[in-house]
Amino acid sequence: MPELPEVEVICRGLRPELCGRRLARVALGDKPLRQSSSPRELAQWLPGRKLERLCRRGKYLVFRFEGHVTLVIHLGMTGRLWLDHQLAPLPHVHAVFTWEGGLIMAFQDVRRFGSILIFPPKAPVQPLKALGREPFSRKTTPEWLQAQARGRSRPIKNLLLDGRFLAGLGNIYACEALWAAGIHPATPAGQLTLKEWQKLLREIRRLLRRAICRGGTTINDYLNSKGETGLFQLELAVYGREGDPCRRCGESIARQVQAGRSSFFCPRCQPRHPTE
DNA sequence: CACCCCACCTGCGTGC
DNA sequence: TGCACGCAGGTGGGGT
Repeated sequence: MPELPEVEVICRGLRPELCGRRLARVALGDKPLRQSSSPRELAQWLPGRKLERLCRRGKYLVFRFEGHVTLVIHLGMTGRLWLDHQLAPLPHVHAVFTWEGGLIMAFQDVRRFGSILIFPPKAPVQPLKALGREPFSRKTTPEWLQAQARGRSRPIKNLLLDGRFLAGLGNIYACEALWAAGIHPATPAGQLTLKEWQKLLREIRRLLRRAICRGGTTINDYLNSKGETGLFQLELAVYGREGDPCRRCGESIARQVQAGRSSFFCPRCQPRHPTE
């Protein structure tokens, strides 16, 4: 669910409330998350520390505390982070962070695919080390992307979903970006021309910026840190629109499964074997 | 190494 | 109404 824009919106909502504030305590629920530090580790490193910086990396939220302690939270498919001054009796709350002044951050996650990980000073922040480049980084250029894809036979859609290559894109925005760039999702990544990479990177950035402005995409579960939905679902061109008319040419949107995930595309606007 | 599949979970919509 | 099935925004371990 939460891809780069949704995580960015949550990050921007949390930052002004939490930066400079001290964390009082953390409580974990009984049911395990897919990946989580133990209650003991969290209790050892977090209580009493002031949050110095909060940022997003890919789909991860990175909380930097004083003393070089790092808390990493991933929301998986259905994770949410709420801020409130009291703990509402919500189902599926698996962690509660209480900050000084009584501010409460609840981690709610129906499917429990999320993760909460603590990294002591000097410990390598494992999940971030494996991440690829940020779409908005100046180091991410069409030339770099093409060089990374050189010789690769895997479909461009699958490569876009690979966080070790480009961080933050998920199924929705990968489909939308390929539609915007007019590239068939099954095109072997190594076959994209430099022109196509230029177009694709431009569209990825435009799409992500716009989605962030709209507060993200809410299909079923996504809510920001205040409990509000996003609006970008109203502007989706292909995702979830199988059989509906293409917003550009009217052709019926197609769906095809790639690497176990649905790809939505317009067969006319995104022809096979683009140029080449 | 490159790539794919599947498990990890719960809930919801659809069709019988 | 009830049930069985397919599907869902992510990740990473293991197999080919």
